[in-house]
Amino acid sequence: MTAVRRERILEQLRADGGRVTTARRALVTALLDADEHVTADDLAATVQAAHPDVHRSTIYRTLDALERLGVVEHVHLGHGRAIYHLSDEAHHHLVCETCGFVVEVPEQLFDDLATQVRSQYDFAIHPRHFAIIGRCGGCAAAPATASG
Amino acid sequence: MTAVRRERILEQLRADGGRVTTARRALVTALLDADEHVTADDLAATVQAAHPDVHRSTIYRTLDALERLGVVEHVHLGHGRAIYHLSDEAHHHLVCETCGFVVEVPEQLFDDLATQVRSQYDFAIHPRHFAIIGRCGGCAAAPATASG
DNA sequence: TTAGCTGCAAAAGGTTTGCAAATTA
DNA sequence: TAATTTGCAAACCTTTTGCAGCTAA
Repeated sequence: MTAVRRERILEQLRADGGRVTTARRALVTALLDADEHVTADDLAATVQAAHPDVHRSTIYRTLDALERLGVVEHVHLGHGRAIYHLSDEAHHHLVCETCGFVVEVPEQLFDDLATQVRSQYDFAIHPRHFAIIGRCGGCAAAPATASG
Repeated sequence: MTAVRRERILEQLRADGGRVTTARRALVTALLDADEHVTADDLAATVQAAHPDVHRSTIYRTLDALERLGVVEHVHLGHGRAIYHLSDEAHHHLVCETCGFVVEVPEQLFDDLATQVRSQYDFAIHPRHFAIIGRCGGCAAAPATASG
């Protein structure tokens, strides 16, 4: 079934006038196989395990192409680092500022907030693009250190 | 009145065992005079207008010291860029992904969300540290471009 | 006097870009 | 064939760091 999704994505690239190359095939495969929260670096490592010549810049350019097609999204978790995932796995990220643990929460949790913001501020939030920082239960007693 | 606030902040530095220097005085003044949403670069420019020798690294180190004292906070707006503001002006930031316009909203808007997240996920959100991305009313019709 | 700051230069970390060669459709 | 991608190297941007000299308390 992953194979079908993979072909569908590659076909989207072609339909957009793009080419399907070894590097792109490998990246799409890596995205489909990935756990959540993969960085560009993680993806590069996965791709390079099978295709050592694929350069990081190709990873970034392909991710950019896929993002323009709406296939993937990236989210900033802290500092400069971003994570990438398929758009259909959309959710929000809560990141513990102490231990870095990432909690995924459903989008609907933001529905009320989104409604209020839309009516009061004429602003349509799309809050997936940044993580929400806070403290997980386990760290609630410990002092904060890393945040970004 | 700004002068009083300035002295109070400088005194906090002293109380912490720190020194009050020309660079630090100038930076605190710049923070107090600043509009919202100043970057480290903006602050450096303001400080350097009066004190050309003050180096960017000093700006960062002083901002860091002030942040450890709880006097300022920084928020990530996109890409690597962060903005700084005084802690007592705490609020959330909605950033339009199309035009970059920043809307400030009160913290209380997040109260319900925070309550839900705490009870359902045992996670205490502190959502000021990242901006919320979306689309402002004016750009609602236009296609998205810049996001970060 | 001495702990704490400073400017400088250099590096780090993640991402982007110019280019000529290679490849896809 | 013509347009698109690629690898490489170098650049970019913001932030951090090591260090020796300077300075506030």
